[in-house]
Amino acid sequence: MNSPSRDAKSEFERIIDDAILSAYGKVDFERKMLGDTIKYASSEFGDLSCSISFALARSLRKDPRKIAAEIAKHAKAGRLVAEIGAESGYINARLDRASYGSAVIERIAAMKKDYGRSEIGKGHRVFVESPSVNPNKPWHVGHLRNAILGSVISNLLEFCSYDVERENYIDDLGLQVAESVWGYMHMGNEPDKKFDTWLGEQYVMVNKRMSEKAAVKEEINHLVKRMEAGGTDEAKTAREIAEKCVAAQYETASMYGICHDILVWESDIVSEKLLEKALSVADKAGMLEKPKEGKYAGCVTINLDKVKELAKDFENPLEDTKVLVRSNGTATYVAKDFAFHMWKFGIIEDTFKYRTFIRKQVDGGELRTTSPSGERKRLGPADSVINIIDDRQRYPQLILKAAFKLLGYPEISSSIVHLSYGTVGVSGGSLSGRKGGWMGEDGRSYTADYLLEEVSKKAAEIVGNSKKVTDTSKVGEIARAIALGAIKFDFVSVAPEKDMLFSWERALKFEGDTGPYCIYTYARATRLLEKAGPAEHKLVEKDYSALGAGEFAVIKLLSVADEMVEKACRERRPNILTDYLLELCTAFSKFYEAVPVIGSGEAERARLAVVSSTRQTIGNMLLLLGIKPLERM
RNA sequence: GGGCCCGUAGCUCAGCUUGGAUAGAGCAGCACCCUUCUAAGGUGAUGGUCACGGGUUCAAAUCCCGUCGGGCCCGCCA
Repeated sequence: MNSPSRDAKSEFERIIDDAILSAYGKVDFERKMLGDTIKYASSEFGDLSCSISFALARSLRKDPRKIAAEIAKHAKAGRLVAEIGAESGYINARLDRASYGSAVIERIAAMKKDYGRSEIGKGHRVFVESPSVNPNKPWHVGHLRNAILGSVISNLLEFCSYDVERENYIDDLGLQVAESVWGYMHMGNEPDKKFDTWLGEQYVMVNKRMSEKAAVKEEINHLVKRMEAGGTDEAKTAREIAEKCVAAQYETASMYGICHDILVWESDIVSEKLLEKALSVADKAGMLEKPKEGKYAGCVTINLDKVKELAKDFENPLEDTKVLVRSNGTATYVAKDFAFHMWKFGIIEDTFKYRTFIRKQVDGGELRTTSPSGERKRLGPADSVINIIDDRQRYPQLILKAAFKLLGYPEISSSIVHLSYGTVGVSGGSLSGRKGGWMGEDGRSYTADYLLEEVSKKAAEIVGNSKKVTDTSKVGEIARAIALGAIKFDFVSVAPEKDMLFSWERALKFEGDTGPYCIYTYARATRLLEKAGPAEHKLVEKDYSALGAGEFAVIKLLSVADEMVEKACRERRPNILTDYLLELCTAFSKFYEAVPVIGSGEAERARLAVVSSTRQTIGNMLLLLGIKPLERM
């Protein structure tokens, strides 16, 4: 079934094209341009508007207002597009409410859960990497922004028929983890709280001690080497601790309804010798330099001078040489990431062993992990990857793309997408893991756990007072869902590139442009349909001639759901979805408040169909955002 | 030295990629609307030099150049 919205736009385009022909004969203008000049108009002017007259003004040597009027005069109404007029240079059209309305509602009734879906990603495999938090601390609100973005982007991609692998990279060999492991082995403290939180607090203490005592620093540096060597006791202990920490982090993820498909551990990358394989591939391609003298003597490097055209960042950097392998033989972060991406794109064969990490996540899916022992399986290759990493890593991500260009894979280079997002700050400080900024003060921390706890508490107060929630045993569950809706919606609704300042006032807001408002709208629609009776809203009405302006405003918005989904997916801006959802909810609320539905006589059945379609669409959009629609609140 | 992101109402933010009609929401504040489908809502009024200066265009918040503010990046750290 075709989209009425797209049908209407192309019908309008055809009508205007014909009208131009009959008014002026053959006119020299770009046919493609016509479609671009057609937009949805604010309803005082009509439903659709076209600004082609301005473009034609030059070649026709006429006033655009005159042109618009002449085109409108020659235009013949179609099946969906009726009433064509002209005003101040624009050609405006009204849609035929009955035929457009029935087309939209029938489509939603037929597609149900699939309404809004798109096929643009069919046959395309994409890896989404997120949130890749170090396994030595709990998720804080900054990590949460990443995890939520990753989750919504993945949902969007799936809804657009992409084959999505949700991947979480775990760097268990870094200095950070080593510090935590050192603390675990030497500080003699017993975990007395959730393991990730406890470990994160250890880390802060160890870091302080390390900066005070050189001997500690040395021990930790030694520990890093022992961990990287693999097979050592230290390596085993480190992995055990890190796994325990990741398991704790996934308790958080699970509460937030955030799920992944695969964990990839740095220590497994090392033991599978991905780096050596990658360097050998790179060496064969002739992209590596091995200076014998000078500043980089004994290193393996690449030269960014050759990829200047890739980004302005490379034009005049302080240094155009990038080290992959240090003179002491260890690899840099960029080298590791390069190797990892060769694996993602299948340049290096997948020799990882996999086992189950979590049997069943909240979405029902299994979370697997790379592991020293387990089953072989091929995950790749990816057609493209989306790395959700904050803006500060823009430069290394560019180097990664540059490396593939140098390797001779320009198409891979352009298939690596860095979805860069702004940092989350807290007033008067940063969320530094090292210094413990995430721990907050006065008992209020910035962990994702604490955030959810606090927001749930406030939600529970409100739900507890709700006359609509009569089953008190459900209060906790409903409050939790509302809290999640509030938090997720808030994070997603800010454009990714913007920095955010976390504030409790903002986090605890349930009114206005918020997730709870959207859930509330859904609940209202649900109850209305319940009261109307079980059979009523299942009917698709044949006659929509009774639709008023309020209902039709809703229908117009309903009709563009798939276009909004596609746009949000293509541009990787999930806030397009929250904007759309708010607009839809607002239009519905206005309609809901303005006219009665039940007992409205002639109009009742058509209005119920609008309510039912809206409920379905709001529900679909909420699920895409990872928010649970509630029947009651 | 070079690069990136941000600057829109008192506050928090959409809109900018693809230029179009009087620049949109929410919050705060003001005035209203619950014996009537959930008031977490709706209505009305108020609130803007779209940081600033140029340019392109019939048309600029949107594109280009420059300036000023704020944040970030350019390591044999991770």
